[in-house]
Amino acid sequence: MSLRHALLGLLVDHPASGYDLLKAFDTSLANVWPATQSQIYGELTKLADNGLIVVSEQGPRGRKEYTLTDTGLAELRRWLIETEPQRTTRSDVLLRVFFLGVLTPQQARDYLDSQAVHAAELHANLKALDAAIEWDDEDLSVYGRIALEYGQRFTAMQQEWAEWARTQVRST
Amino acid sequence: MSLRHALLGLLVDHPASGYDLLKAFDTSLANVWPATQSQIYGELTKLADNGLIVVSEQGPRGRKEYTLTDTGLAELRRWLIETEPQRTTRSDVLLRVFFLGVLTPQQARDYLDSQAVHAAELHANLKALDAAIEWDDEDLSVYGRIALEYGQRFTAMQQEWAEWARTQVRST
DNA sequence: TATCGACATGTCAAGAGTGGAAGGTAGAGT
DNA sequence: ACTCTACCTTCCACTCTTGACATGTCGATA
Repeated sequence: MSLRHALLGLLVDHPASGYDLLKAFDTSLANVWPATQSQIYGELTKLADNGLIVVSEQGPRGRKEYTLTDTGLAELRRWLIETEPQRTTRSDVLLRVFFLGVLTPQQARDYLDSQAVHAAELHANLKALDAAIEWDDEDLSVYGRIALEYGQRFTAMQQEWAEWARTQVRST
Repeated sequence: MSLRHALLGLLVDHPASGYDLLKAFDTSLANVWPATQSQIYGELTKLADNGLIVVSEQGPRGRKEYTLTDTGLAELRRWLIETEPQRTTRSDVLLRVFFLGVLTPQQARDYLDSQAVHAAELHANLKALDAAIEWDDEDLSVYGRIALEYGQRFTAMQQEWAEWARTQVRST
């Protein structure tokens, strides 16, 4: 149900069309809350039906620009303050670790190596992104920065873990 | 679909009923791949239909014990070796960070504090679990240990990050 | 012997997420 | 004038996930 609020959140700063939001998801939110086109358009319609957003402008090519309403902003705040974030995470990467015993030690090590490499790549990407952005004191920057820092710490942790884990697999 | 393979993985060591597997999910796999009862029973039926598992014994109270077939084990191995883990993660906790700008700095700090506390609790739980288990050299132990280590590193990272993040929010 | 808690499975509705097809317009460049 | 690309939305079919309800049995114990 977070998709709903993610859309509201993106509409806080400025009105946007489904297409704009789709791009926003593909770029900034891709690593945190991926969403597909079908999902976004559908959810926007529902949000508009419920009065949390309104069509503020119709553009060329059937473009509909949505603007957040006061109700919508209130709902976003309510969500942030009153509801607990869902902490159920699913990790395919980690699930597989439980079953590495059915493979040979070499195959298990290969798997862990591959995870280490992948984490290293992600980490490098995020680091480059961090360096490329000019951070100022705007709210968006502060919180964007905090989120990016999370990503960097997370990928670093994953890499270190995978490299350590590799050494734990007996070398038979 | 990882649930399918999670079930196959759990059946490697010994036959089990839906009920047994449900408990296994609630305990060991809960943090990695949560699943509900409806999902598990449904999936077991499908797996049996496809010959990846068979009903090896019928017990009291309609209990059906499933055993992994050779086909099932082969499929598990194929999944581990040939398919890439899906890395799309959704984090409600992090999503909210992007939108903390609509709250007051105090509210934002409260949110981050609360995440730090929560991470600390999880970390303490995992540490206690680690201490309570007698680890030996069995495969299951080795990989269980590796997974648990991931959890400990992850929660520690989250706590440190949230505490750091808290200091980044301007104190207006 | 009655009953209660743990054991055990099945089903259903609704929501969330995936992937793709289909349909169409505006504008920029050749 | 033409075509191509980017823009923009809607709809559909499917799978996955959640939560709840329904149904019943075994075994211990009061």
